[in-house]
Amino acid sequence: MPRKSTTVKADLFGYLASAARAVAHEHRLELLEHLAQGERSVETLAEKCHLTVANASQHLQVLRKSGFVLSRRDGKKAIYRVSDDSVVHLLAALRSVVERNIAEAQDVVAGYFQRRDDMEPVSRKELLQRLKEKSVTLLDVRPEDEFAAGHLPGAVNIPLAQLNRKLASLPRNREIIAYCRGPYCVLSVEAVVALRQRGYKVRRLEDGYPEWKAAGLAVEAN
Amino acid sequence: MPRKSTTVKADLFGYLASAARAVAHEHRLELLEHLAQGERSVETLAEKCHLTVANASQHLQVLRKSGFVLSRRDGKKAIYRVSDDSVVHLLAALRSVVERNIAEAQDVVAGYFQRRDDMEPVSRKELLQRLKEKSVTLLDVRPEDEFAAGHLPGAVNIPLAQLNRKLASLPRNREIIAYCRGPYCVLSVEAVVALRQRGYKVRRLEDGYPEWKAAGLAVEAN
DNA sequence: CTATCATTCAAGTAAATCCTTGAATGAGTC
DNA sequence: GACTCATTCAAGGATTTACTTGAATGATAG
Repeated sequence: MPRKSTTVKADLFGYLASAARAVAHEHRLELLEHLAQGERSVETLAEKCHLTVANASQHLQVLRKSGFVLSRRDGKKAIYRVSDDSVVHLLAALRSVVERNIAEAQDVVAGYFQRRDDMEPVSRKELLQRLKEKSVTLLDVRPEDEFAAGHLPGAVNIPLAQLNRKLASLPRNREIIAYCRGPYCVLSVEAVVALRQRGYKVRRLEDGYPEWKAAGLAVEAN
Repeated sequence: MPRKSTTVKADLFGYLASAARAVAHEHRLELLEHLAQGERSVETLAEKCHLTVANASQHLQVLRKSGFVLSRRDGKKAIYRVSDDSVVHLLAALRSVVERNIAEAQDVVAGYFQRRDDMEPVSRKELLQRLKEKSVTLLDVRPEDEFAAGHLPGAVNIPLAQLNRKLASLPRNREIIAYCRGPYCVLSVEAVVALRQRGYKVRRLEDGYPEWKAAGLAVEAN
């Protein structure tokens, strides 16, 4: 939190800088990615991000003070959630700056996402169209709890870890579109690679559940 | 710049965090606001932001390493510019998070921009419409050098400091729409207040030149 | 009301960031 | 080549940030 200055502009820039500082840390970005899937307790987040509970709690408080997340109490648990879709949009804008202007990051993206998963990723728009004509099977490869908290309409959930065991429910002839937590999440990439080796026709959604939801598109939960 | 880690995701989050760190400082935000008006030398930027030249140079290098700005050499001057429209979009996304989720910032915005300038700000869309029907005079109150580097089509330039002296060129009966560097720039607010006191009919564009340009709308330079 | 569990707080150390100062570099000019 | 100007670099001290540890708080269950 910036201290108040004498001019409006300096004050507002202070808030902007403070907000930027909040996302200027790997762990907090990862916390936000997980929170963007749905609300979570401190302990769960700490586990998913491989942090100590105290450390996660402190990072979450930084995010809260800067307006990125809100918390409520549920029994003895503190449940955090992202405040707003504007948070997801900010992260997208940040990715855009990085992908357009940092050569090394372009190399990483090209080297991993494009090489491992060598194909045109599916845009939200294209997916919407394909869903409308019911010409694809939509596959959510995130863990069950994240799927339960919200997913794309009509998606089948097979967490990546269970993919080999649950192939039966996937069609051989129809195109499959896999998605996960977001553009930098590797779950769907791994799923595409694994399924292609077995002869399935699969592509990957270019971003994930949070971006779909933040774009105002319909979601389901159960 | 983050060091390379073992996983793709950690690498990419490292770049994102690094980019966020770059905008996580008041001075760098102010430098970017000025650069968004057009390219500038280090010395000019240092002056406009009230920084020492060495300090400005260091901040500019942080911005460059993170992909926000590019520089070229012109004689003995180093000229910096923003890399990309994605930079302007990121700043807009940051404002959106702050304005939606930080109560104190809302108070500052409400207390200053809405109270001093008590009216509906004009959106880009509305302005486009009004320009089309030629029903408004468009007033750019930024300094001359910024106007020269680029401005909205058909705008008249009267820098705020010269407003009292150059009233002659402004119409009494027609609505005037004033704009400046961006949504947090106070020049156009001051202009609106001053002109209204003299009986002019004035409103303010809700954002500024950089946002107009980044939205892909036509601009002029001279 | 005591025990337990989840979270937060507080203190301390290690590391990163910021600004200043003065010197070094690079590109023109005389 | 010597001189000037604009920018960058390098070193130092002050401040801020991050993570760990262990203790404190709040809420529930017995």
